[in-house]
Amino acid sequence: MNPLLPDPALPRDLSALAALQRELASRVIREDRFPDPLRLLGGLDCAAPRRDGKTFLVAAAVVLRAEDLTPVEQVTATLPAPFPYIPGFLSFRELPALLEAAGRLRHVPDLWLVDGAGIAHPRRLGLAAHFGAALDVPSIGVAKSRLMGTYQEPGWERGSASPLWDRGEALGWVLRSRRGVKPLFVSPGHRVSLTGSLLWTLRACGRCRLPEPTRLADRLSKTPG
DNA sequence: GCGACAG
DNA sequence: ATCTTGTCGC
Repeated sequence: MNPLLPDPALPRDLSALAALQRELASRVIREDRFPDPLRLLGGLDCAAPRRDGKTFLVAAAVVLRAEDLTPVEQVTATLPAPFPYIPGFLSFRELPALLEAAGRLRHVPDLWLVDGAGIAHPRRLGLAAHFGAALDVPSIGVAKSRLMGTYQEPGWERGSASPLWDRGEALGWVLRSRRGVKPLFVSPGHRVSLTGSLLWTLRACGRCRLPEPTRLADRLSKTPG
């Protein structure tokens, strides 16, 4: 492709999408509003394999028993990637595939853990928050790296966490899910509080760095069939 | 203008 | 995210 010309596959107007993000973000509920006790946990993630020079998005949705983190169901959905990754606009690229996968599940999770940011986003609407707001379901964003925000390095022990700040607002946590590993960037999505996002993410962590819902979805997205 | 930047 | 060999640790 001619590098001097704009990519026709790119969104027409990013400022319009940004405005939509602000609008949806204003509807995001930052309080715990989900069943207690929690029965089922959902996990979502996407892989982006290239076939014949074209990029596809393989979304994976999994369901686990909250009680013991036992796998209950898992499905996938593959769609053509609409446009390249653009920092701050990831949800417009991956949400369609994630919604398709989530819709194929027979079980309905009480709380979703999504690989990506929650409200710890420039316009407070990361992938997890967008997903939750779109379906009005409880969600938490569990990212493997930082999108934005400042923080102090958390302690070395499992469970050690530091607030993630932006413009004088605590939007999430930098969590050491396992002793000595690279920390996770956790933030509330929809219908989950700041403390709730931290507690439930840590509770969903088994023996690995990533919480089980996200870890299983990640593995499935990279190994469909 | 320059650097940063989920997946 | 993907590309990609060997390598360190439980």
